[in-house]
Amino acid sequence: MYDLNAQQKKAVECKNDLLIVAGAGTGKTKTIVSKISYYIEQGLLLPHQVLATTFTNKAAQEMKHRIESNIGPHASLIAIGTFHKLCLKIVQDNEELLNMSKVQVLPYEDQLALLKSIVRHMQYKSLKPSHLLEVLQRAKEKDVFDNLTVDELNILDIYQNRLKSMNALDFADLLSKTILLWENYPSVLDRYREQYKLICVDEYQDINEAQHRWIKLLSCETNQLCCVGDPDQAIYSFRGSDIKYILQFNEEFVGSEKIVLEQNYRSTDKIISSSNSLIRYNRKRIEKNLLPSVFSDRYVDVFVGMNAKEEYKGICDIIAKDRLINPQSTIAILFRTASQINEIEESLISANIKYSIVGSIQLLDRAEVKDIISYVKFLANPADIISFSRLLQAPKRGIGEATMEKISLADGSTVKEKIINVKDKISSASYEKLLNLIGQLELWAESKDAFPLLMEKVVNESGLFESLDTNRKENIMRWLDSIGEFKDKDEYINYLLWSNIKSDDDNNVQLMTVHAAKGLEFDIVFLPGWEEGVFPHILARANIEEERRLAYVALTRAKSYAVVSYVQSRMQYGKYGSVIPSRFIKELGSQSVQFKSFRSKSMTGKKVFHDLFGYGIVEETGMRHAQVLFGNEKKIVELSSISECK
DNA sequence: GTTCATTCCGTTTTT
DNA sequence: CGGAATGAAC
Repeated sequence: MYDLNAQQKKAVECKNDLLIVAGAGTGKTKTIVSKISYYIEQGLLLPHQVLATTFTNKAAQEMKHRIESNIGPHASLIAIGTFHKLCLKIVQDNEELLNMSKVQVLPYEDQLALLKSIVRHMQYKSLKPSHLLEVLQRAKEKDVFDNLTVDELNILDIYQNRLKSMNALDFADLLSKTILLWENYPSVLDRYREQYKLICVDEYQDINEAQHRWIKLLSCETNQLCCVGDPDQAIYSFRGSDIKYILQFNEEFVGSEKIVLEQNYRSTDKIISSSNSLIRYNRKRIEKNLLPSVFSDRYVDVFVGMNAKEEYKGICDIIAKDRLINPQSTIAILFRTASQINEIEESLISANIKYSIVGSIQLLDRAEVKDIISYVKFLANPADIISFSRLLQAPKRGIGEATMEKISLADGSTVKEKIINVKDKISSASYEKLLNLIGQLELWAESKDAFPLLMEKVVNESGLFESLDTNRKENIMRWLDSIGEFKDKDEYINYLLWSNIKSDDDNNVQLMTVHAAKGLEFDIVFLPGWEEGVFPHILARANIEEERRLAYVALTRAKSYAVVSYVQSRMQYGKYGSVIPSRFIKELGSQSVQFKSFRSKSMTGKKVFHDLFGYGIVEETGMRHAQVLFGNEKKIVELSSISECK
């Protein structure tokens, strides 16, 4: 039966509500996939009676593929997706009841742009939009507005109204609208309850209040719930996720069972042993131990470098060496923060190592690409004033913020209507320019050209291309190349919304944040920047246990080799500052870890400093330790405990 | 109203 | 250091 171990098999066959506590690499996805496939193959359920939520769209895709390879093409009838995507479908199917039409989702950048324009106009200048957005989103997710200030409530009100006039929902609305629908229309809820006989929830440790309510509403006597998660991998509390839901599962769902998967099939014993050692430092946790199935002589390496340049070069050297021996191995470099990712690019380029950046960064985040995308969005939706205000500035047309603000405050649903209604309040020259532009946009919107060809025209005829420098022109060309496969603008917009950028080549070194690496695995994983303040991050002081879980997630991504590194001096804000190694390094234990230095030269004869013993001269250097003469006293100390002096 | 130069200021994670 | 806000000059 799908080649499962005893515990996994028990989970697959279980007919009650079930919580699977699945440690990293214990075959969590395999178990869900097997369970769904088993129910369908046994004729116990039809594909459309199964609903499965995943954490990312990528995970949904993967799950779909794997079920398909078990049961064949009718797997496509299973409802698999993120909460947000499933909710969007439900909202769209019930638009009349919710008093909406042609609903669209407002992506993050547009939410921010909208807030910015509200804040500026309302003279709440002291409030920072990005911070404000976070506060509002969190309040909406938790459905608790008590601790918002009067100003914030005021802004939220305007924000919601503006969303409504655009027929748009933000991410939090998707869930709350669905909950609203189910709570107000029990007959609708009953329909969903009857349809979905098996409900699977992946990454249950990272659900929030709204998602919890959603699950509670949908689950009932006549259907079966199967939740999978690992409390040690909860890393999204900043988004309102709460570990308490997984901890209380069995009390909450009466008659439910629990199965714990501890047998790890992913990583070597050395990686498992240091991961176990690390996570044991958390106090709030269910005792659980990963058991290795792969044994190896290769230790987890902890490297120290003098500075970031040496660290990144050291990483590149190791990669280059490995590429000669194992050209097929998958390699990732995982960072605590997204901004660290760009720092290593230079080293990778000069070492001639191909890489891909995974996440929302890259081409789509470049300003000029966002500009051209705002044209696409506006062509698809003439009421999209946010896209309009962006494309109005690309290229510059001599119409600025003041005019734009008047337009956005005017009556009318489409931008054209607004412009016509604001005619008297703006200069006649601006008015004429605006109408011309709208006219041109309408022509493009009605054009019968294929989408890529149309966009090429837009790029040229709008004057956008001409206004850019060479570098930016290249990015636009790359973007045009990338849209070749799309039939029309709607298909492309849909793609933008739901697909994480596919890494173009699995053989490239993958660069991403630890958060983005959740659920993935690689043969070799590099973890740079393990320093106090960076990882654990200085702003996460109050939540060290979550940072430690994050470190645990990072380490357990590695199959055969993990390299942790830190530096003695790191540049921040244009200045070098000295650095303390991350507490997580010593928490890896010493049993499965080797301490090394990126410095190729031996330290013999060098003057060094030790925290306890002070200054000394190195007499001999080993792999992990050095013999140092402190005054008259010879001591053996760990390489990581000494630093070289100039 | 727009553009360019100068000053200021902050450290995170994302469907 | 680098992005965002501010202010001065067309």
